Amino acid sequence: MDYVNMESYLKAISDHNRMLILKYLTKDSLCICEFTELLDMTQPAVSQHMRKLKAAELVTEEKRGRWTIWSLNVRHGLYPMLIHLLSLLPEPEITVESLAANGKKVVCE
Amino acid sequence: MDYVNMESYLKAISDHNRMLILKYLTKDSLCICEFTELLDMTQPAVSQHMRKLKAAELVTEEKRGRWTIWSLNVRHGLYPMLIHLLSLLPEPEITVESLAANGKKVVCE
DNA sequence: TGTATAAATAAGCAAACGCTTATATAATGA
DNA sequence: TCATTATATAAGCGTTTGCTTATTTATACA
Repeated sequence: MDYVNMESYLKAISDHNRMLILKYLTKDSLCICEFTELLDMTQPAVSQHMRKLKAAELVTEEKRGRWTIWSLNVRHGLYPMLIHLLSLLPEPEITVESLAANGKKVVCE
Repeated sequence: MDYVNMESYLKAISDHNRMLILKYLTKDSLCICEFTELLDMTQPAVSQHMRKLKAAELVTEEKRGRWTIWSLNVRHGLYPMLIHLLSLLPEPEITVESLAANGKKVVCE
């Protein structure tokens, strides 16, 4: 890992909304439309954050019908450190469970 | 540590020049004029980087005559993680020892 | 004193960032 | 086939970033 790679990696996680996204992903794989609810953000804004996280190889995507399911990339060399960093952050107020309660949780069969 | 604090902390280290500065500081306390040699950078550029690192409480400064000696803030809660991150980065090509060899090492008595 | 040196600060600038709105693409299902 | 839904992409905009040059402040020393 050289200085430029490390800079790219750290810049990718140096945003409070992307940290929230990563925090959610430690518990669940989620799609863009769920993040728009969880973060109260527009769809393009979430989409652009995911593109940055993907470019840094922090997340992986899997197409399922019309949804794209995003997951943490557990194979990343700095994954353990990321998990530790995220463990220092509080649980978000809006939970994935509350999504389910409102019928907003996406279930791909 | 909330999301905004973590964002500020990560943004402070998300720069390859500041990572280099921090890497040097893991071995030695140094002053601005030494960093200008080590990083081949102008004095104001280094000074502005130190201001950012200080704002994030990553470094401490001590005035000694006309020099300001900068050190890592070992009391920072994320200091152990920082050390780990820096350990993943290669040793810089220009060393503090080479400064001394060229008579550029500052010695405050 | 006056001069040299170390560092901080200010203003300016190009590039990157995080968002917006508008639009395009692709899959679903009536 | 056509409308709906999920996502991606594009263009634009205000803010931030990392540098530059110029200047100021402060200390050391002949």
